[in-house]
Amino acid sequence: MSSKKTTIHDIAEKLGITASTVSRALNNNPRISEATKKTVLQMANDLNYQPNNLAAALRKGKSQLIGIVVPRINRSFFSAVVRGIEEVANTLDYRVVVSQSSETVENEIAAVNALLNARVDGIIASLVGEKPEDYVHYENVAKKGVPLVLFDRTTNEIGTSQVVIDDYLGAYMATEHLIEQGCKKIVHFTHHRRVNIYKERYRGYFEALKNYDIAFDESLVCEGNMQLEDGRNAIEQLLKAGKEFDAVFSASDYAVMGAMQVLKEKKKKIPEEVALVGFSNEPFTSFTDPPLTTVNQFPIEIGQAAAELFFEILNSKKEKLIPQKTVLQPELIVRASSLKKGN
Amino acid sequence: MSSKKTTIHDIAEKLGITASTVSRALNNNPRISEATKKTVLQMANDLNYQPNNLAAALRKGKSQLIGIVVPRINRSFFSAVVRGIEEVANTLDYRVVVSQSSETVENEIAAVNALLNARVDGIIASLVGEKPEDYVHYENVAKKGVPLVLFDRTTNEIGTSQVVIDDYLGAYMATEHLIEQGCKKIVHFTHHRRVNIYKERYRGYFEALKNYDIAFDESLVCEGNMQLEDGRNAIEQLLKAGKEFDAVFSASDYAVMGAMQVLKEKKKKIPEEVALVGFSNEPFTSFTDPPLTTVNQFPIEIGQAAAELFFEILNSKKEKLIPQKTVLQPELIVRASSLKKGN
DNA sequence: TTATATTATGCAATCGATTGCACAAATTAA
DNA sequence: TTAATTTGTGCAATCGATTGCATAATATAA
Repeated sequence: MSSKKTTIHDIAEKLGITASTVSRALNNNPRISEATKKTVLQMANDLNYQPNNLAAALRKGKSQLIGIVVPRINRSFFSAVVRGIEEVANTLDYRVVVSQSSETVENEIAAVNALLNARVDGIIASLVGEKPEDYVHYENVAKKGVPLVLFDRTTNEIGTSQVVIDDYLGAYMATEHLIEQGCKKIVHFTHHRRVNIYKERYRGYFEALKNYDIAFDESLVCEGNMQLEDGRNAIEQLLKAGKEFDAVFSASDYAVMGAMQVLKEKKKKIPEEVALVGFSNEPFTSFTDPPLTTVNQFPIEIGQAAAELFFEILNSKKEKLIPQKTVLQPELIVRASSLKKGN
Repeated sequence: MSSKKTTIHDIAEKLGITASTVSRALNNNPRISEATKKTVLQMANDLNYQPNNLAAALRKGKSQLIGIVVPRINRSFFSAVVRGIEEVANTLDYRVVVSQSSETVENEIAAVNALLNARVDGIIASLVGEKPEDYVHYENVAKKGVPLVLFDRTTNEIGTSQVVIDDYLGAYMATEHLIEQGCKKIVHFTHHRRVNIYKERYRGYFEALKNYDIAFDESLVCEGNMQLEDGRNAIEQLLKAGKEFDAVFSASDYAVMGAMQVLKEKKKKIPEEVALVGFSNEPFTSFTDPPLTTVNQFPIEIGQAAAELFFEILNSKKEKLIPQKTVLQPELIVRASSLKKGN
């Protein structure tokens, strides 16, 4: 059954030529005559030859593999980014090796190390850590000269290329939209940890209020872990405290879903009494009742952009390449949860 | 900056020993003295040694890579399966290389070929094709002695191990549940193509009706592509035709969402007038209004089971291993869309 | 016709780690 | 004290493809 795998040497022997010639013929080297190429190709086919990339990779020092590290692959945002990366990689004959950090720095370090052992030609990742000491392994990657591109959760501390969306703009558009709908007391859900992306969204919210001369009320800003339960708790507390508000702009779709649930339980009308806007365009947002206004982050495009930056680095001969930062424009998707009838 | 990468030869030279000894020391070979191991480990650390798996893989004929082929990675079911596989693979020091077939046989063939070139130690895949001629590339994989495990969309035509859920049982439970809620005229949404999984779900529906002595009405079976629009169309047509029905069991969560939308537009009460049950436990099903009763396929567990079967094949010395089939039990998740108040 | 350039192929080293076999040194048995 | 083991390392081939350099064969220029 499983006869020994055929190699270029087998092909060479059958044809009475050397492996070098076979190798060159298969790689379409111009120094090989068309006639030879043809016979080699034919014989390769006849012998059911399957190239061994490991050998080529070892010799060339290039594995044609891209390592990807994400917190978890089964989160819609990340899986979509991976899809984007894979699509681009594919067209350039690259494969992607996917690792999950599961939100712990420890796993992340192990994953990066394993990818380096596998001799990936570079890494595309979204950070889990927040503190500088959580970046050292990535700093080492960059220092070793291994191409590194960060996306979404990035940092400027490591001098490496990044792909992000303009979180500030997305938040600004969302808040502005609520204001245009006539909302004046807008609650904001943000993350209790001061991560870039949430800071930026908070800033967008803040600036929009300011530009429209709406008083900023700190008691309307709720910090939490951005999960459904956090949204529920936040709204329940606001209601219990008798706080008045006519809208919620949440930095997460999950948290705002919690708000929606509580508001519906309390028979508040959405959007008439409270308008809702989330962030991320999670797949479920179009299926809620009412459908949820949210901000599209274009995850597939993020992946594509990351891959493109990656190959730019890879193909640059220069030792020191100036790190690039691709900033994608988010899009406000307006749905019924925030669209007042009158408008 | 990027000094030449250190190899075991560098370590050997520094220590005045040979690379063989270093290799054995690093692999914790019992024939190497503890003292030597210690100094080697120390020196490896000092020189910032990073093992090169490519070289080891080439020599050993094992890459420590598993190839995965899925229609699209950014579909919740598939990304969860990948997560399950990755988790198990990780603990055994394996990495996963993910490829997408994007639902075309052509891409699938290219993906499989690329994975074989990359010398993955085996492949875990979900098929896109339905016709036997669409399997040939996988048959070749199996024939070459490369471990192959199929999941979800599988076939018995290739003598290879598989992981599936008991679709029949899932559908039976769903239908039975509706009957227990007092439903007598149950619509069924199924796929227009006669793929295994949909056939089985149809059968579960059919048998449940039969066992409860409920007349089977073929006009209540709607074929389509299982997307939201198909569900909308199906329900609209049934209503237009004046068909009576008190429940919908859909083989897809998306299609039943379409039904929910139309029913709500027509002011039908869910579940009082029409109870709804979907299939797959898509993440959005818990966020709909009312939340959707559905069948959990345990995708992460499918991935884990597939990985376990994979390693079983890999570690079996026997030339011919009898293909195994792991069948997971689905779970009916009852939510408000089908739960009548009275019960 | 001879010198030069061009074309097509071969030679042999190389990428980095692994491993069967050989062998010296240390230990134990006789 | 000598023979038989055991222990710890070294030697060198190997995995399969690539590639700089040489070289033979052919074509072109002088």
